[in-house]
Amino acid sequence: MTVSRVINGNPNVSAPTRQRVMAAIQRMEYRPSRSARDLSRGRSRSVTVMTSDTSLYGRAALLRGVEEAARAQGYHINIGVLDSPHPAAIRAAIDHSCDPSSGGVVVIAFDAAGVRALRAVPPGIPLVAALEINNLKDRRTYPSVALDDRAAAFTATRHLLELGHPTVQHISIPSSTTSNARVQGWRSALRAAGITPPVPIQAGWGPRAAYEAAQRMVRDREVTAVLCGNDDLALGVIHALQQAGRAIPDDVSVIGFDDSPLAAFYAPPLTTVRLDFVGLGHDCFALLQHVVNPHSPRPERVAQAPQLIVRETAAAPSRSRRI
Amino acid sequence: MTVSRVINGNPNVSAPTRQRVMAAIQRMEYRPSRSARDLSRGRSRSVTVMTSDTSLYGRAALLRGVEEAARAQGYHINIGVLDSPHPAAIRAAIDHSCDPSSGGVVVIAFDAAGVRALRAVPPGIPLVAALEINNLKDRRTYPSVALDDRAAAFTATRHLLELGHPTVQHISIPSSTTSNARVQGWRSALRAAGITPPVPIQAGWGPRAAYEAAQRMVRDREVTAVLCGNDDLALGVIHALQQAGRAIPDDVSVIGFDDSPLAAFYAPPLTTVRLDFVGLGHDCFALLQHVVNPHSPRPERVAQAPQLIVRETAAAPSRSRRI
DNA sequence: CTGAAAGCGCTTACAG
DNA sequence: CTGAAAGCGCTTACAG
Repeated sequence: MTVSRVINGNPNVSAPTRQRVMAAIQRMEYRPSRSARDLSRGRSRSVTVMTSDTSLYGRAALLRGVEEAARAQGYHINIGVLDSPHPAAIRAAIDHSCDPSSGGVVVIAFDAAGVRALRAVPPGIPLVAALEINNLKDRRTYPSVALDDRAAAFTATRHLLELGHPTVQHISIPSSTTSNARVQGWRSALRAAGITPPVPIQAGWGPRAAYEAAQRMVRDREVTAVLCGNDDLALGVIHALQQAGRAIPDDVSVIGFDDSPLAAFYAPPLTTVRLDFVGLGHDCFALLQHVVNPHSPRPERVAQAPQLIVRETAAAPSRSRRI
Repeated sequence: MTVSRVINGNPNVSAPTRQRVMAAIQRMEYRPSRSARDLSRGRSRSVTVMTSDTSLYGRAALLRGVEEAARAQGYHINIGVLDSPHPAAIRAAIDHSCDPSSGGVVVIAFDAAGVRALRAVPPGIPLVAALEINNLKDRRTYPSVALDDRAAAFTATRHLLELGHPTVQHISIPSSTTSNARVQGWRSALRAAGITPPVPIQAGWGPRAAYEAAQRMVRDREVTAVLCGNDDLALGVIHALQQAGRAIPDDVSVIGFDDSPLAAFYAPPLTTVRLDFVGLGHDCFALLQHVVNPHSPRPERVAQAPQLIVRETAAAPSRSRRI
């Protein structure tokens, strides 16, 4: 009835009737039913974001970004958690999350589970992906956004090289495809300086994995600089290093990735490269709106470029050590 | 039609027709519409969790717990973010999140915004709250779960006292009501030992707030032990302490709260008290199911009791210092 | 065991 | 500017 019009702000309602309707709504504490509205409109005003482990900083920040942007437009956020990269788990997550009348889905494809889920999303539902920048295949296939991790790693590595380190080791996060963008950037900075890249040490996502992966490297007195795949890994590496009696940054320099909220308070405060995941989340949502309504203007990207944040874990190699 | 029966696993379908239906579903990639199902059932199979800042460890872990439990039962999670404790913002969040046909809402009321939202939830929608244990008022009013923060703080404080510290300072997180449960536990441990509690230092939720709040305390050579409202605060306090030239734990002992994933890798590794937020999340969901269906057996609580995790930031006060 | 009918609470043309 | 009608895609009694 007319109620629908006033709730949806349709101008074709006279002031008096609008008043009466509003009053009635107040009085009976009427709340519209979301499912009924969604059903009749054929498309719901909620978007689901599919992601693995939401406690990792990057995912959490990106999720927050899309939530903020979505809420500003009156949209809701569902979360679809990817527990494992196994096909059965992926299918279950897809079945769970991909409603045909969904307002859209954004999948965070920073890891293997994410890209599998992305590729399993059934056609017909609005989709955007947050990708690793070097995932060319999916960038060609899906509307997507990405942060330039590769450039960021390049910059961080060059910073270490310019400080005078003969080479830089790398402890990496897992890759979403064949090769991690951060690994690529690190490698090319080394090559650009005429240095043969050592083999990167593959870790997981958390400090414990890094701590364990770094055990051997940490005893090698030749290593004076290490780039870590994220700030959590850096914490684990620093711990391993300190436990092995090596001082940061006097004996070895460490650089992280992300600039998580805790990084500035590590001991010593972590030199890292800031990644604007929240901005990227805003971009995800804006792009999703654009795919739903292709007539709308193509949204401007708001995510900031990666930025090296110089704090206290990277310094010139000490002379005494190098003798 | 019969399709509905096979999808919902109704046994009154013959094997052959079931086969045919399944085949058809496969062939046309049929996916049921969630909104239609929700509308006809009158209640949706998704629960929304309302919370402020999801990047804080406790909220994130609790959210993950309810997500896990919900997913196991085929439920979806919506998130309703509380940006500010202002009445207008609360109302907006409620309007946004409280659908009359919602499967229920769990509100994380660990702060003022949370308890306001809790109290603003309209009647008629299944509701459970995660509360501070000393929030008696709301515990009486709403089905709720809580972790025993007070006992945890008591234990941690007594640990410090038993180590030989003459007193313990406290840098606290904000309270959800008038007095924070962790503050209460700390205070009563002090009183039980015949010590007059100093005035606690009120900080925010993050390391920066703690760092700033601790500036004055840090220069006071009388302080030898401090209990922090959470692990992030502990990191900020340790940073302030170290910057002021005080060694941990030689000059001052520090204990945190939560046992976040990074705590074991702080330098030094943080002594803290582990809180089972994930388990609490499971309890939230189970209780919500019980609220929806009061005939179901009252669920057992799975959340573990708080547990002191002794690492390396708490030690006996050094004699030299005390002379 | 299977199908036809009504209804969930909205929205969207369509008449007045 | 306002109301009556049909329909969104399911589920739930109700007949066969």
